[in-house]
Amino acid sequence: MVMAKDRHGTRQRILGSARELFARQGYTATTIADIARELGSTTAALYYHFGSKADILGGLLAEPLATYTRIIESLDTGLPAPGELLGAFIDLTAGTRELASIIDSDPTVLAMIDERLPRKSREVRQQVITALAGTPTSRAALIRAHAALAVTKAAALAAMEAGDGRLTEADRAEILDAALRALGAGE
Amino acid sequence: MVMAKDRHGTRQRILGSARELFARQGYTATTIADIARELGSTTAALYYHFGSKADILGGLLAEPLATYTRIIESLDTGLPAPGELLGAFIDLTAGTRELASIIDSDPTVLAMIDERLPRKSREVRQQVITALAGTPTSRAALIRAHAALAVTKAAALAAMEAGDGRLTEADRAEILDAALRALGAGE
DNA sequence: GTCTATACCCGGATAGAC
DNA sequence: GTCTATCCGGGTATAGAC
Repeated sequence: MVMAKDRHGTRQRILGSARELFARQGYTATTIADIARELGSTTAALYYHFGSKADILGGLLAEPLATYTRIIESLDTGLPAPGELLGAFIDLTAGTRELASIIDSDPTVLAMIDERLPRKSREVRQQVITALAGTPTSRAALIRAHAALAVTKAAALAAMEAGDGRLTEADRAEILDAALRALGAGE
Repeated sequence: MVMAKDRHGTRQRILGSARELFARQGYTATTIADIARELGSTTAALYYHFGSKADILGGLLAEPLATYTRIIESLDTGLPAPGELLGAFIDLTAGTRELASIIDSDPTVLAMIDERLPRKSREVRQQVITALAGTPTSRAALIRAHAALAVTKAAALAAMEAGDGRLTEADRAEILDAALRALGAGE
Protein backbone atom coordinates (compact mmCIF):
# COMPACT_ATOMS: atom_id res chain seq x y z
CA MET A 1 0.00 0.00 0.00
CA VAL A 2 1.10 3.54 0.67
CA MET A 3 2.73 5.39 3.57
CA ALA A 4 4.98 3.84 6.11
CA LYS A 5 5.64 5.75 9.32
CA ASP A 6 2.65 7.98 8.71
CA ARG A 7 0.54 5.03 9.71
CA HIS A 8 -0.20 6.19 13.20
CA GLY A 9 -0.56 9.85 13.14
CA THR A 10 0.05 12.82 11.04
CA ARG A 11 -2.77 12.27 8.63
CA GLN A 12 -5.21 11.81 11.48
CA ARG A 13 -3.90 14.85 13.31
CA ILE A 14 -4.45 16.93 10.19
CA LEU A 15 -7.99 15.66 9.88
CA GLY A 16 -8.58 16.39 13.53
CA SER A 17 -7.47 20.00 13.31
CA ALA A 18 -9.31 20.47 10.05
CA ARG A 19 -12.50 19.09 11.53
CA GLU A 20 -12.36 21.48 14.42
CA LEU A 21 -11.57 24.52 12.29
CA PHE A 22 -14.09 23.69 9.58
CA ALA A 23 -16.77 23.32 12.23
CA ARG A 24 -15.87 26.59 13.90
CA GLN A 25 -15.13 28.84 10.93
CA GLY A 26 -16.65 27.00 8.01
CA TYR A 27 -14.84 25.32 5.15
CA THR A 28 -14.28 28.28 2.85
CA ALA A 29 -13.29 30.62 5.65
CA THR A 30 -10.66 28.19 6.92
CA THR A 31 -7.32 28.41 5.17
CA ILE A 32 -4.70 25.74 4.74
CA ALA A 33 -2.42 28.04 6.68
CA ASP A 34 -4.91 28.00 9.58
CA ILE A 35 -4.72 24.24 9.76
CA ALA A 36 -0.95 24.24 9.49
CA ARG A 37 -0.62 26.82 12.25
CA GLU A 38 -2.93 24.86 14.53
CA LEU A 39 -0.61 21.89 14.03
CA GLY A 40 2.56 23.90 14.44
CA SER A 41 3.47 22.91 10.93
CA THR A 42 3.51 24.44 7.44
CA THR A 43 1.21 24.35 4.44
CA ALA A 44 3.77 22.47 2.37
CA ALA A 45 3.77 19.67 4.91
CA LEU A 46 0.03 19.28 4.59
CA TYR A 47 0.31 18.88 0.86
CA TYR A 48 2.49 15.85 1.38
CA HIS A 49 -0.47 14.12 2.98
CA PHE A 50 -3.34 15.57 0.99
CA GLY A 51 -3.50 16.63 -2.63
CA SER A 52 -5.76 19.59 -2.01
CA LYS A 53 -7.91 21.37 0.51
CA ALA A 54 -10.93 19.61 -0.95
CA ASP A 55 -9.25 16.28 -0.31
CA ILE A 56 -9.03 17.06 3.37
CA LEU A 57 -12.73 17.76 3.46
CA GLY A 58 -13.27 14.60 1.45
CA GLY A 59 -11.39 12.61 4.04
CA LEU A 60 -13.65 13.95 6.75
CA LEU A 61 -16.84 13.44 4.80
CA ALA A 62 -16.19 10.03 3.28
CA GLU A 63 -17.76 8.02 6.06
CA PRO A 64 -20.85 10.19 6.64
CA LEU A 65 -21.42 10.29 2.91
CA ALA A 66 -21.31 6.53 2.69
CA THR A 67 -23.83 6.30 5.50
CA TYR A 68 -26.04 8.79 3.76
CA THR A 69 -25.88 6.84 0.52
CA ARG A 70 -26.81 3.69 2.36
CA ILE A 71 -29.89 5.37 3.80
CA ILE A 72 -30.96 6.57 0.39
CA GLU A 73 -30.51 3.17 -1.17
CA SER A 74 -32.70 1.68 1.50
CA LEU A 75 -35.51 3.83 0.16
CA ASP A 76 -35.43 2.01 -3.15
CA THR A 77 -36.14 -1.33 -1.56
CA GLY A 78 -39.41 -0.63 0.20
CA LEU A 79 -40.22 2.39 2.32
CA PRO A 80 -39.06 2.25 5.93
CA ALA A 81 -41.33 3.49 8.70
CA PRO A 82 -40.98 7.23 9.41
CA GLY A 83 -39.47 6.47 12.80
CA GLU A 84 -36.79 4.33 11.20
CA LEU A 85 -35.92 6.92 8.63
CA LEU A 86 -35.87 9.85 11.03
CA GLY A 87 -33.86 7.79 13.48
CA ALA A 88 -31.31 7.07 10.79
CA PHE A 89 -30.92 10.78 10.17
CA ILE A 90 -30.45 11.49 13.84
CA ASP A 91 -27.70 8.88 13.93
CA LEU A 92 -26.19 10.31 10.77
CA THR A 93 -25.93 13.73 12.35
CA ALA A 94 -24.55 12.20 15.52
CA GLY A 95 -21.91 10.34 13.54
CA THR A 96 -20.95 13.40 11.55
CA ARG A 97 -20.62 15.41 14.75
CA GLU A 98 -19.85 19.12 14.59
CA LEU A 99 -19.17 18.75 10.90
CA ALA A 100 -22.85 18.31 10.18
CA SER A 101 -23.27 22.03 10.68
CA ILE A 102 -21.21 22.96 7.65
CA ILE A 103 -23.09 20.69 5.26
CA ASP A 104 -26.13 22.33 3.68
CA SER A 105 -24.53 25.63 4.55
CA ASP A 106 -21.40 26.35 2.56
CA PRO A 107 -22.30 26.09 -1.14
CA THR A 108 -18.73 25.11 -1.92
CA VAL A 109 -19.14 22.09 0.30
CA LEU A 110 -22.45 21.27 -1.33
CA ALA A 111 -20.80 21.33 -4.73
CA MET A 112 -18.09 18.98 -3.55
CA ILE A 113 -20.62 16.60 -2.11
CA ASP A 114 -22.54 16.58 -5.36
CA GLU A 115 -19.39 15.40 -7.09
CA ARG A 116 -18.89 12.51 -4.74
CA LEU A 117 -22.49 11.43 -4.54
CA PRO A 118 -24.15 9.06 -7.01
CA ARG A 119 -26.97 11.55 -7.51
CA LYS A 120 -27.46 15.27 -7.05
CA SER A 121 -27.97 16.06 -3.39
CA ARG A 122 -31.00 18.15 -4.22
CA GLU A 123 -32.82 15.25 -5.84
CA VAL A 124 -31.79 12.92 -3.08
CA ARG A 125 -33.16 15.24 -0.47
CA GLN A 126 -36.42 15.44 -2.35
CA GLN A 127 -36.62 11.68 -2.34
CA VAL A 128 -36.27 11.64 1.42
CA ILE A 129 -38.97 14.27 1.79
CA THR A 130 -41.32 12.30 -0.40
CA ALA A 131 -40.67 9.14 1.57
CA LEU A 132 -41.53 10.99 4.78
CA ALA A 133 -44.58 12.70 3.33
CA GLY A 134 -46.10 9.49 2.00
CA THR A 135 -48.65 9.20 -0.80
CA PRO A 136 -50.75 10.94 -1.83
CA THR A 137 -48.40 13.85 -1.18
CA SER A 138 -50.36 16.85 -0.03
CA ARG A 139 -48.79 20.25 0.40
CA ALA A 140 -49.33 20.04 4.13
CA ALA A 141 -47.62 16.67 4.24
CA LEU A 142 -44.59 18.09 2.45
CA ILE A 143 -44.32 20.88 4.97
CA ARG A 144 -44.49 18.41 7.82
CA ALA A 145 -41.84 16.24 6.23
CA HIS A 146 -39.49 19.20 5.96
CA ALA A 147 -40.26 20.08 9.54
CA ALA A 148 -39.51 16.60 10.82
CA LEU A 149 -36.26 16.33 8.92
CA ALA A 150 -35.09 19.71 10.14
CA VAL A 151 -35.75 18.63 13.70
CA THR A 152 -33.46 15.62 13.47
CA LYS A 153 -30.51 17.71 12.47
CA ALA A 154 -30.98 20.86 14.51
CA ALA A 155 -31.98 19.10 17.70
CA ALA A 156 -29.22 16.51 17.43
CA LEU A 157 -26.62 19.22 16.98
CA ALA A 158 -28.01 21.21 19.88
CA ALA A 159 -28.07 18.16 22.15
CA MET A 160 -24.50 17.25 21.31
CA GLU A 161 -23.32 20.77 21.88
CA ALA A 162 -25.10 20.93 25.20
CA GLY A 163 -23.53 17.60 26.18
CA ASP A 164 -19.99 16.41 25.75
CA GLY A 165 -20.26 16.05 22.00
CA ARG A 166 -21.97 12.70 22.17
CA LEU A 167 -25.64 11.90 21.88
CA THR A 168 -27.18 10.02 24.77
CA GLU A 169 -29.91 7.46 24.29
CA ALA A 170 -32.36 9.64 26.20
CA ASP A 171 -31.63 12.62 24.00
CA ARG A 172 -31.99 10.53 20.89
CA ALA A 173 -35.40 9.36 22.02
CA GLU A 174 -36.46 12.90 22.84
CA ILE A 175 -35.39 14.14 19.43
CA LEU A 176 -37.11 11.31 17.62
CA ASP A 177 -40.31 12.03 19.50
CA ALA A 178 -40.17 15.69 18.57
CA ALA A 179 -39.55 14.84 14.92
CA LEU A 180 -42.42 12.40 14.84
CA ARG A 181 -44.73 14.91 16.44
CA ALA A 182 -43.71 17.50 13.86
CA LEU A 183 -44.47 14.96 11.17
CA GLY A 184 -47.88 14.49 12.72
CA ALA A 185 -47.49 10.74 12.73
CA GLY A 186 -49.85 10.33 15.62
CA GLU A 187 -52.93 11.65 13.91
CA MET B 1 -30.75 63.56 2.45
CA VAL B 2 -28.36 61.81 0.15
CA MET B 3 -28.39 60.75 -3.49
CA ALA B 4 -30.24 62.53 -6.22
CA LYS B 5 -30.86 60.73 -9.49
CA ASP B 6 -30.02 57.42 -7.93
CA ARG B 7 -33.35 57.73 -6.21
CA HIS B 8 -35.25 55.44 -8.50
CA GLY B 9 -33.19 52.53 -9.30
CA THR B 10 -29.62 51.53 -9.51
CA ARG B 11 -29.12 50.94 -5.85
CA GLN B 12 -32.21 48.77 -5.69
CA ARG B 13 -31.23 46.86 -8.80
CA ILE B 14 -27.87 46.08 -7.24
CA LEU B 15 -29.54 44.84 -4.09
CA GLY B 16 -31.89 42.73 -6.18
CA SER B 17 -29.14 40.98 -8.08
CA ALA B 18 -27.08 40.58 -4.96
CA ARG B 19 -30.00 39.04 -3.10
CA GLU B 20 -30.53 36.48 -5.80
CA LEU B 21 -26.87 35.57 -6.12
CA PHE B 22 -26.21 35.46 -2.39
CA ALA B 23 -29.18 33.14 -1.99
CA ARG B 24 -28.05 30.85 -4.77
CA GLN B 25 -24.29 30.75 -4.25
CA GLY B 26 -23.82 32.05 -0.76
CA TYR B 27 -22.26 35.33 0.28
CA THR B 28 -18.59 34.40 0.28
CA ALA B 29 -18.81 32.43 -2.94
CA THR B 30 -20.43 35.36 -4.75
CA THR B 31 -18.01 37.92 -6.13
CA ILE B 32 -18.58 41.58 -6.82
CA ALA B 33 -17.83 40.75 -10.44
CA ASP B 34 -20.70 38.23 -10.41
CA ILE B 35 -23.12 40.92 -9.34
CA ALA B 36 -21.77 43.40 -11.86
CA ARG B 37 -22.04 40.86 -14.68
CA GLU B 38 -25.62 40.05 -13.75
CA LEU B 39 -26.37 43.74 -14.04
CA GLY B 40 -24.43 44.19 -17.25
CA SER B 41 -22.23 46.64 -15.40
CA THR B 42 -18.76 46.74 -13.84
CA THR B 43 -17.36 46.36 -10.34
CA ALA B 44 -16.26 49.98 -10.25
CA ALA B 45 -19.83 51.12 -10.82
CA LEU B 46 -20.98 49.13 -7.82
CA TYR B 47 -18.45 50.82 -5.62
CA TYR B 48 -20.01 54.14 -6.42
CA HIS B 49 -23.17 52.98 -4.69
CA PHE B 50 -21.75 50.80 -1.94
CA GLY B 51 -18.55 51.16 -0.01
CA SER B 52 -17.86 47.48 0.21
CA LYS B 53 -19.23 44.03 -0.42
CA ALA B 54 -20.22 43.84 3.22
CA ASP B 55 -22.24 47.03 2.81
CA ILE B 56 -24.33 45.38 0.12
CA LEU B 57 -25.10 42.54 2.46
CA GLY B 58 -25.82 45.08 5.15
CA GLY B 59 -28.34 46.77 2.92
CA LEU B 60 -30.14 43.50 2.41
CA LEU B 61 -30.08 42.51 6.05
CA ALA B 62 -30.94 45.81 7.68
CA GLU B 63 -34.67 45.29 7.76
CA PRO B 64 -34.71 41.63 8.84
CA LEU B 65 -32.16 42.45 11.52
CA ALA B 66 -34.35 45.24 12.86
CA THR B 67 -37.29 42.85 12.98
CA TYR B 68 -35.18 40.29 14.79
CA THR B 69 -34.05 42.86 17.32
CA ARG B 70 -37.65 43.85 17.94
CA ILE B 71 -38.58 40.24 18.65
CA ILE B 72 -35.73 39.89 21.11
CA GLU B 73 -36.63 43.08 22.91
CA SER B 74 -40.17 41.83 23.32
CA LEU B 75 -38.74 39.01 25.41
CA ASP B 76 -37.52 41.46 28.02
CA THR B 77 -40.97 42.81 28.67
CA GLY B 78 -42.79 39.66 29.66
CA LEU B 79 -42.64 36.32 27.92
CA PRO B 80 -44.93 35.93 24.93
CA ALA B 81 -46.83 32.68 24.40
CA PRO B 82 -44.87 30.06 22.45
CA GLY B 83 -47.29 30.38 19.55
CA GLU B 84 -46.66 34.11 19.36
CA LEU B 85 -42.93 33.72 19.44
CA LEU B 86 -42.78 30.89 16.94
CA GLY B 87 -45.18 32.76 14.69
CA ALA B 88 -42.93 35.79 14.79
CA PHE B 89 -40.03 33.65 13.63
CA ILE B 90 -42.04 32.21 10.78
CA ASP B 91 -42.88 35.74 9.68
CA LEU B 92 -39.26 36.77 10.06
CA THR B 93 -38.15 34.00 7.73
CA ALA B 94 -40.94 34.85 5.33
CA GLY B 95 -39.87 38.48 5.31
CA THR B 96 -36.23 37.64 4.81
CA ARG B 97 -37.14 35.35 1.94
CA GLU B 98 -34.45 33.33 0.21
CA LEU B 99 -31.84 35.26 2.11
CA ALA B 100 -32.77 33.48 5.31
CA SER B 101 -30.91 30.45 4.04
CA ILE B 102 -27.52 32.15 4.11
CA ILE B 103 -27.84 33.34 7.68
CA ASP B 104 -26.60 30.81 10.23
CA SER B 105 -24.66 29.24 7.41
CA ASP B 106 -21.81 31.37 6.19
CA PRO B 107 -19.63 32.24 9.21
CA THR B 108 -18.57 35.43 7.47
CA VAL B 109 -22.19 36.53 7.45
CA LEU B 110 -22.57 35.58 11.09
CA ALA B 111 -19.59 37.72 11.98
CA MET B 112 -21.05 40.68 10.14
CA ILE B 113 -24.36 40.25 11.87
CA ASP B 114 -22.67 40.16 15.25
CA GLU B 115 -21.20 43.55 14.46
CA ARG B 116 -24.54 45.09 13.66
CA LEU B 117 -26.48 43.51 16.48
CA PRO B 118 -26.74 44.97 19.98
CA ARG B 119 -25.72 41.64 21.44
CA LYS B 120 -23.84 38.56 20.25
CA SER B 121 -26.13 36.45 18.08
CA ARG B 122 -25.17 33.38 20.02
CA GLU B 123 -26.42 34.79 23.30
CA VAL B 124 -29.53 36.13 21.68
CA ARG B 125 -30.36 32.76 20.23
CA GLN B 126 -29.90 31.20 23.65
CA GLN B 127 -32.35 33.68 25.07
CA VAL B 128 -34.94 32.65 22.51
CA ILE B 129 -34.39 28.99 23.30
CA THR B 130 -34.81 29.63 27.00
CA ALA B 131 -38.00 31.57 26.38
CA LEU B 132 -39.39 28.66 24.42
CA ALA B 133 -38.24 26.03 26.88
CA GLY B 134 -39.80 27.77 29.86
CA THR B 135 -38.80 27.29 33.47
CA PRO B 136 -37.64 25.13 35.02
CA THR B 137 -35.52 24.37 31.98
CA SER B 138 -35.05 20.65 31.64
CA ARG B 139 -32.71 19.12 29.13
CA ALA B 140 -35.67 17.66 27.26
CA ALA B 141 -37.34 21.05 27.13
CA LEU B 142 -34.22 22.57 25.59
CA ILE B 143 -34.17 19.94 22.90
CA ARG B 144 -37.80 20.57 22.11
CA ALA B 145 -37.21 24.30 21.94
CA HIS B 146 -34.41 23.81 19.44
CA ALA B 147 -36.63 21.49 17.47
CA ALA B 148 -39.51 23.96 17.33
CA LEU B 149 -37.32 26.85 16.29
CA ALA B 150 -35.69 24.79 13.56
CA VAL B 151 -39.11 23.92 12.21
CA THR B 152 -40.13 27.54 11.76
CA LYS B 153 -37.16 28.30 9.56
CA ALA B 154 -36.80 25.09 7.56
CA ALA B 155 -40.48 24.62 6.90
CA ALA B 156 -41.06 28.26 5.99
CA LEU B 157 -38.21 28.16 3.50
CA ALA B 158 -39.46 24.91 2.02
CA ALA B 159 -43.00 26.22 1.71
CA MET B 160 -41.87 29.39 0.00
CA GLU B 161 -39.69 27.48 -2.38
CA ALA B 162 -42.51 25.12 -3.23
CA GLY B 163 -44.81 28.09 -3.78
CA ASP B 164 -44.15 31.29 -5.64
CA GLY B 165 -41.79 32.66 -3.01
CA ARG B 166 -44.54 33.87 -0.77
CA LEU B 167 -45.99 32.22 2.29
CA THR B 168 -49.73 31.56 2.24
CA GLU B 169 -51.83 31.80 5.35
CA ALA B 170 -52.60 28.09 5.16
CA ASP B 171 -48.92 27.21 4.99
CA ARG B 172 -48.15 29.50 7.87
CA ALA B 173 -50.77 27.78 10.01
CA GLU B 174 -49.45 24.37 9.04
CA ILE B 175 -45.90 25.34 9.96
CA LEU B 176 -46.92 26.85 13.25
CA ASP B 177 -48.82 23.69 14.13
CA ALA B 178 -45.81 21.53 13.35
CA ALA B 179 -43.55 23.76 15.44
CA LEU B 180 -45.92 23.69 18.38
CA ARG B 181 -46.20 19.93 18.17
CA ALA B 182 -42.41 19.64 18.14
CA LEU B 183 -42.36 21.85 21.22
CA GLY B 184 -44.83 19.52 22.84
CA ALA B 185 -47.07 22.40 23.81
CA GLY B 186 -50.15 20.20 23.82
CA GLU B 187 -49.07 17.98 26.64
C1' DG C 1 -22.69 57.69 -12.70
C1' DT C 2 -20.17 54.47 -15.35
C1' DC C 3 -16.16 53.12 -17.71
C1' DT C 4 -10.90 51.01 -18.32
C1' DA C 5 -7.07 49.83 -16.06
C1' DT C 6 -4.68 48.43 -12.27
C1' DA C 7 -2.97 48.16 -7.44
C1' DC C 8 -2.94 45.10 -3.80
C1' DC C 9 -3.57 41.24 -0.96
C1' DC C 10 -4.46 36.67 0.15
C1' DG C 11 -5.20 31.86 -0.47
C1' DG C 12 -4.07 27.47 -2.79
C1' DA C 13 -0.54 25.02 -4.53
C1' DT C 14 4.40 23.73 -6.14
C1' DA C 15 9.71 23.50 -6.34
C1' DG C 16 13.48 21.91 -4.39
C1' DA C 17 16.70 21.73 -0.35
C1' DC C 18 17.34 19.18 3.73
C1' DG D 1 8.34 13.96 5.89
C1' DT D 2 8.99 18.71 6.72
C1' DC D 3 11.08 22.95 5.70
C1' DT D 4 11.79 27.89 3.02
C1' DA D 5 10.64 30.33 -0.73
C1' DT D 6 7.77 31.40 -4.31
C1' DC D 7 4.40 31.25 -8.09
C1' DC D 8 -0.06 32.04 -9.64
C1' DG D 9 -4.86 33.09 -9.88
C1' DG D 10 -8.58 35.47 -8.36
C1' DG D 11 -11.06 38.77 -5.55
C1' DT D 12 -11.69 43.42 -3.32
C1' DA D 13 -11.06 47.86 -3.95
C1' DT D 14 -9.23 52.31 -6.06
C1' DA D 15 -7.52 55.88 -9.63
C1' DG D 16 -8.76 58.67 -12.96
C1' DA D 17 -10.79 59.48 -17.63
C1' DC D 18 -15.17 60.31 -19.71
